[in-house]
Amino acid sequence: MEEKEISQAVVQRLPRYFRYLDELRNNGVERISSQELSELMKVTASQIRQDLNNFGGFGQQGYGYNVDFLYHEIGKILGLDKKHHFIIIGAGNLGRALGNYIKFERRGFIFSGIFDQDEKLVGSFVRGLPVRPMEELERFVRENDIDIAVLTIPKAGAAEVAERLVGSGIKAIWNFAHVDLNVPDGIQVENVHLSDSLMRLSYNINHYSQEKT
Amino acid sequence: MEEKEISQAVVQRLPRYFRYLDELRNNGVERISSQELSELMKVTASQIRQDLNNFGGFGQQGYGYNVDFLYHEIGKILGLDKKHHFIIIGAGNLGRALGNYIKFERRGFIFSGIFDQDEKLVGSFVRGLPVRPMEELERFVRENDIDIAVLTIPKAGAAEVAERLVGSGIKAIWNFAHVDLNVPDGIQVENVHLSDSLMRLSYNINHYSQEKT
DNA sequence: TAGATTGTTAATCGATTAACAATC
DNA sequence: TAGATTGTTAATCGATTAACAATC
Repeated sequence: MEEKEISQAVVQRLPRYFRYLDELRNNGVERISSQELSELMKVTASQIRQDLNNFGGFGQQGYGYNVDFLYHEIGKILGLDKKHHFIIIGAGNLGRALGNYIKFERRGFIFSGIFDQDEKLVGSFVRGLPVRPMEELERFVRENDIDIAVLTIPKAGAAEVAERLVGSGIKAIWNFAHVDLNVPDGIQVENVHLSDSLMRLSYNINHYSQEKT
Repeated sequence: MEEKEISQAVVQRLPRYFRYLDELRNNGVERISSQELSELMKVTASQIRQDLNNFGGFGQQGYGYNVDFLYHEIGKILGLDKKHHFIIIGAGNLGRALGNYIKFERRGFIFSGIFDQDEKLVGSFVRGLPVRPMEELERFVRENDIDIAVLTIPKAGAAEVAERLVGSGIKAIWNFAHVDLNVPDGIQVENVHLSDSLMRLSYNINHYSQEKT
């Protein structure tokens, strides 16, 4: 499918370029050089040019890059020109918060369903959608062309649910459970381990903070 | 303050070691070799030994590592033996979800306050704590020895709030706003850009998913 | 055209892996 | 002691930065 393997270090940075270009564009900036963008983003101009040239020559010598054009190109590279349907497994606080997050829709991510094993939650609504019982999971995924499952359940149940999702043909899992999932090749997993993130913050506080006098 | 600069690549991995050691320990495993751990975590044994030796010799030749001892040592390195008080700025869905997240307490992160600029939210409660108006921010941070501010507000207000936090002597910001913050050296920032994460997932779906036949 | 800035090759830097002597 | 496995040095690999020819 792909001509060249792009390193995940580059993929990691793409959304950040997208974010800055969106901002520039909203501010009516028409063109930008790698030098100017590098100052804004605090990275090297070299890195910007290298990163972009993984996907093609989007700039023009002597001119720089057209902001709007580059914005749309990166959007396409990220697959944001396509719609992605997602469901949320786990209607707890975090699951409901993500379901209510309307900004995802603007990037083509469509909130299509939410599930929970707790009978007391089943039937309640999150942004207009009913919380469904876990028994309906496989069928729902198949019949509604779901691409992404958002896992906001305790780690104990995560492995089993992941397996069921893979069995129903899900393409990707956005994993908020505090455990690493084991899925077959070709199924994409993106982890958001919040407590790992908080621990890193703790490390940096304890090792790099200026002591107050 | 520090003897040696530890690369952020290593810091990034520390919480994951901590997570696996916790698991092993809960399963009653007493000792483990870098080889065994490497198979479990799917990294090289070399990397594990290199990473750990940044902080000292925790193992013993011919034996391996004592799980419980290593767990506690990494905990100390991460600063989890100390208490950290945090406040949440932004009592929307995400802010409230994080406030209700009791697991953080187990690692020494104490939910100490929550703020919002919306008058309608002020006075409502999140896990027993009242939502406070933004005017009280600086004073509260100073008087309650707050280390960490969790930013769950729209990007428009983020820069201003960050500045106020820095002015009140906050040590660290856990940033969920979709914008990069500009803070002085010595103030730690850990970003959780959820939409960036979702876009990476989208990229990988579109570039690496097995096509279904 | 001359000046600016890209696209791309080459050089450097840092992180990962391999290897092995030290040692429990 | 012999076997196992660490701690650590050396080799490799990949990512970042610098440099510059191509070209708008």
